[in-house]
Amino acid sequence: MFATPSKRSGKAGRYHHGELRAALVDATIKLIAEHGVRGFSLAEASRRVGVTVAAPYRHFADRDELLAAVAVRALEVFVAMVAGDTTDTDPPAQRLAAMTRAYVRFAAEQRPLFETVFHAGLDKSRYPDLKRAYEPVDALFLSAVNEICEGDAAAADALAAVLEANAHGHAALLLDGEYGEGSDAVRAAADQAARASQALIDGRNALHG
Amino acid sequence: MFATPSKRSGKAGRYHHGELRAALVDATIKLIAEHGVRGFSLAEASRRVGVTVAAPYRHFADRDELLAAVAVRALEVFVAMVAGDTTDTDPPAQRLAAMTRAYVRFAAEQRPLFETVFHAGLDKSRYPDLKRAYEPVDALFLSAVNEICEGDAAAADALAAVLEANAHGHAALLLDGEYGEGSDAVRAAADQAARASQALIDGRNALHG
DNA sequence: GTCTATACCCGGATAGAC
DNA sequence: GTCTATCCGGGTATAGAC
Repeated sequence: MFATPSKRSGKAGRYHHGELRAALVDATIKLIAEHGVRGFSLAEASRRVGVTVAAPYRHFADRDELLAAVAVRALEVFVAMVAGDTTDTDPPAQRLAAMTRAYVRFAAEQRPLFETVFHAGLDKSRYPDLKRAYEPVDALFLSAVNEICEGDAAAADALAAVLEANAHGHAALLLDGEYGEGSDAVRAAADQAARASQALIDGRNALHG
Repeated sequence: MFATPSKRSGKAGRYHHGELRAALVDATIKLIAEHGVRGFSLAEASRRVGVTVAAPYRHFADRDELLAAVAVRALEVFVAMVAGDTTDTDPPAQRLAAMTRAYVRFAAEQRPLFETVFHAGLDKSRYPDLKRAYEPVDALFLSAVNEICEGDAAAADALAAVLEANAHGHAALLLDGEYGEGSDAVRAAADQAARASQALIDGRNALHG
């Protein structure tokens, strides 16, 4: 249509060769940040990177496979954030509160990543990498909880599960706007979630059914 | 294309006149049940009902307005379910456990409705009906919690908020497959959420920040 | 490993007839 | 209040050239 259509046409056409896979993952993250998971399309990601819509199919079987790759990277960031805020010397309850806070903050500060993991509707049985990438989260909670429920593995499992559900619930409702918008809302939700984690620890005797 | 294309062509073409709005809401719910919120389209809903794609625009300004109508109906069912499982004579902690259970069961048994409310990405400022339709949920939790935190309104607000987040977290993780699939998973998630609500009540002293 | 080109299907939305 | 017809845009995916 146009004369000499450069392969670098478009503002973001800085991609050259050899890293298309990674470049697509990056572009997808930005795309989801702007238009949400629903608004993502393989076609637009291709345009952003500066390749044609056919190129991605050398690296991903289909659209969902790219989304799954994004979700795996998202979980790496998630795990780093949940793990990073704590030091092993802190008492376990304090570490769990910090992890809960980090969980909620991740949802707010990395909303596109959070949504890709939890709202993209990816078939987990099709992407076992996804399940594996989530396991460290369980492990982190369990490790701290085990110091509280010494010896009682069943009690530890139960407590860890409700602590994760507590963090997740606060994160989800925060993104849904239940706590308002802005950084005040994030702080409020994170604080409340952290306090709730302490309440769950204190009241953990009620978890035995 | 075909001779005498009846206005009732198609398997589901039982719609006649005068209730297109309601018929579209019904069809949308079924559609979301089959293809998820993401897979919904106004066009297919129209086909199901047996009208052309133009007809809905007499009743809804656009696609999102139909989704919002579905969400409002969903919240009515939600409220009925959360309220319905309790009797006022039960002690408040028991009612809160039942409400929590109902919250989780609603997510599982009415998954399309739950997803429409929480995952459709509707702009709540554009649909004030949505916010209003959710208020009874808060009111139900608060009413039971007030019997526990007699007099202390701030404590009641905090406890109600974490109880709702607890229920929501379990519901969301259940739909995400964290508790497995099937009715066993639903029961497990609901039981765990109910026990966690008791733990939160027992440990509520930690909620004061 | 990427491009060109294309086939194919779908959705949202509107104008104008009835 | 619904239909017919249509415009317009967009996405997925593939074949074949380079």
